[in-house]
Amino acid sequence: MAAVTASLAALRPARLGEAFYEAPVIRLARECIGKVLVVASASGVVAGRIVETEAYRGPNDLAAHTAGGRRTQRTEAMFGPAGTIYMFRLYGMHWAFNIVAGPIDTPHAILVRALEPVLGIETMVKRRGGTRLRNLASGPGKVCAAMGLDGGHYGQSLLSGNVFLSDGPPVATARTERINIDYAGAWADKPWRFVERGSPWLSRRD
DNA sequence: TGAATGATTTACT
DNA sequence: GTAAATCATTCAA
Repeated sequence: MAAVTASLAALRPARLGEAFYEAPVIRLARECIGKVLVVASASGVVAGRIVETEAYRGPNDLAAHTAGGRRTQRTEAMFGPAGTIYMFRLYGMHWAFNIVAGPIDTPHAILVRALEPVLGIETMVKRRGGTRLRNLASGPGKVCAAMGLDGGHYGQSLLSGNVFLSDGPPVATARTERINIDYAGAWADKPWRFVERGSPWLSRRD
């Protein structure tokens, strides 16, 4: 762990604070594009620029796990304060990483769907079992596998601890409909997916 | 108590 | 392009 601390000191990352996460969820989803997600663990520090996000705005949004205000053991973290981490399992085999937005008891969250690798790329490749860089973190399940994020991070805060966002230069963004939420009917038409314009690191090409 | 189902990835044709 | 892997959560009964 001493090595991890040394790496973090060398990186000198500026952790984004409470104010950043207090923006409304749709705006926050856009502002997360270009920010750097940093994860420190016993196996080192890894970091990646966020290039793709989706906003989920329960309880009205039928695509959200908190649709209808559904509050269960699984969704509890989404009701926490802005900056809380919400992890959930996809298809019984992958993890997804989400940033909780909105005040306490407002179940909004942002799904991080793709990253541009920045730091600790060797570690990420090893965790992914080897793959082309383009496929390293180009999807929500791949992001978690590469960054070492799993259920152990559920409910943690980005305001303290080993997972946080760091600022980055502004980038040009674009917005599209969200992916794979056909079950949500009309809500699937909402343009609540944000990407860095022209990025080669997305889960889908433009 | 049981059946249906994903905010996906990968391999294969 | 299609299909399999794989399981906690959810809801109905």
